[in-house]
Amino acid sequence: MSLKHGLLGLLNYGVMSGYELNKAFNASLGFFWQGQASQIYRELAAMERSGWLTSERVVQEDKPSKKLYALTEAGKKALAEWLADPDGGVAEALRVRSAFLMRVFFGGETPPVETIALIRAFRDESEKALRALGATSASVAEYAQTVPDENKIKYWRLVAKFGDGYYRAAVEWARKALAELEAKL
Amino acid sequence: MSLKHGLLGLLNYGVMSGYELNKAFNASLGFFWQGQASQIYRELAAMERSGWLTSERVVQEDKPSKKLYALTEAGKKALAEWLADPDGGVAEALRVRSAFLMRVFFGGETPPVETIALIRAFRDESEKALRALGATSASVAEYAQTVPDENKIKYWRLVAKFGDGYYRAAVEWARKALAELEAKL
DNA sequence: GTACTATATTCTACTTATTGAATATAGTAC
DNA sequence: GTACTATATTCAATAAGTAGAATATAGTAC
Repeated sequence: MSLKHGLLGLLNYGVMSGYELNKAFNASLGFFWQGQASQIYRELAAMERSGWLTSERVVQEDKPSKKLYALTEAGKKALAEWLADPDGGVAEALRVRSAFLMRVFFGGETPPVETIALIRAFRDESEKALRALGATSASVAEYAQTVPDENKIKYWRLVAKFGDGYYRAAVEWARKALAELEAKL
Repeated sequence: MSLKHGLLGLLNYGVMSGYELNKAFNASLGFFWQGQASQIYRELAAMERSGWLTSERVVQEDKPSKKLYALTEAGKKALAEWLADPDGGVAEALRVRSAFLMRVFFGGETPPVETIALIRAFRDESEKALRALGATSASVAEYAQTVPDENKIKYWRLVAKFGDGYYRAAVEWARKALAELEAKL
């Protein structure tokens, strides 16, 4: 489970509330890990019980009170151990889990137009995702100019490039698949 | 949840036991959906309770008895509805969930050699997956010659091509990432 | 004053997935 | 006869994720 480690990694940059963590998570790690806000709060509570975090209630004047979480030594150790794991979820990273591909697999059981419509929707979504990622990369590049911590940003860019390659492969696949299926209509 | 629909789709080709379904599932749908044998048995029991399947105990002479599952009318209807769903998990299909990418994201927190080792392992796994998929495609091509149900096989090939594109993108990304990181050592 | 948005957190119910052990029969290899 | 593999199914414990409601404060728009 990596939601906890993502949260540890973000808290390593500084103290944050659950609400802030949720936003930071979606903005940075959201491309390759998604979590409901409720799950993030739940994990934070569990990690505090495990002694990885401490929390401090902060009363605000113009907004509701918030709970700031901070890493403990045990939390830093847990993060360091996860970072040092030589396996690092490599095998799992190649696994695809896609109801969409399962649907395409059974395409022979439906009229071709239905599968074509589905792949068109997939192509459109892939193109949208590619454009959205371009916007994210642009904001990273902008951020890189103001806070030139090249050591961190280098890896952020690598992850964004993975997304770029993945979405491009998806778009290309969908276009070829459609060309093939539409030709036989 | 698509484990059930994958099982429905396979049972639509003919009656099978949980054991046979498990093997058939891994051999065909295994690329884009993975399930433990125990979960497959559990789903089958749940689907029988839902009235989608019936089961019949078959005593075998040289092997333990098995339970053959068959689609009911309600099961066929459930499969047809899933196949006809115009959404078909398209948005979900673009979602990436990867602890590996999260680890790369935080690469700046560790010595570069560790992240390099991790990406090398990823590259090796991706190349292995690409070769394994080539073997699968070859067996599909072979199968296509003996049972030329071109209508079904067309879609199987499409799914395999998606895997091919995905793994190629992964290998290419890893190679470029390594070239970049290794140059700065 | 009504609706809406943003901030901030908690909780419940449910579903889905992982892990591994337990149980049982029969054939093959050494 | 011992170990191993293949066939075949079941169960229990746990972990993780989904979905959405509930609660509360404060600012903005109309």
